[in-house]
Amino acid sequence: MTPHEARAVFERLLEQHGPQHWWPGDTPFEIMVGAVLTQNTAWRNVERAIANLRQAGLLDARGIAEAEAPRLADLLRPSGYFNVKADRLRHYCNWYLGAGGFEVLRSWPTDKLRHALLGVKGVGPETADDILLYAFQRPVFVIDAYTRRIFSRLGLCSPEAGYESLRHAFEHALPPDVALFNEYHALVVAHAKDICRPCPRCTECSLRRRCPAAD
DNA sequence: ACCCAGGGTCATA
DNA sequence: TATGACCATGGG
Repeated sequence: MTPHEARAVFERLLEQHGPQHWWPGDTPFEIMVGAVLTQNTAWRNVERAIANLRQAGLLDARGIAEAEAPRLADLLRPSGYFNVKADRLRHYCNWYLGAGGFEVLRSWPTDKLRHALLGVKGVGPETADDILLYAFQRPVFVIDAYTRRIFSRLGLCSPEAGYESLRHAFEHALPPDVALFNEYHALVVAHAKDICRPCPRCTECSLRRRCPAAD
């Protein structure tokens, strides 16, 4: 992917969808919670779970870390995978508090912070990069299934491209600009939801993607 | 009834 | 390293 291609797609997306004003969330901590809860989940349902946490007075690291597991899971119910996510949020908050909270973590270099985030159970590459970009304001380009879908259909990457290789492709093609990376990922999501829909499942071969014979 | 949604972990080969 | 099973609610 050339710098020109990366920039041209961004301009097209911005023109088509307009600024997205991400991340939806009031504080860095709320953004982190949202990043975990939105794993494989519609944002609408995440909002309900966050509203539950707020109403229960548990929208802070100590509250979540100290909450009883069944109670926390029940508050998270609308976001799906509620037992798993209760566990993940608790792990995350224990790490967050143990590290010294936002004021301490904010001073860490990006590499160290990313490595530490990936060490938290339940935080994979995309969640870590959401947190780095949107909560810590680091110039890390977030990749997701939508990025791969859109850019492979444009012929700008392989449909099988791995997370890190795609991330590096964008980070080498674009300047390390937090505002740019913020808007870019948000526009990718907007475009995927609106226009770039998933391939229908092939009824002949039952692949979860368009099979080669379909084209 | 089915697929999809702003993924990640774990067991298995 | 690379698949597959699993997690689970809500909307189209």
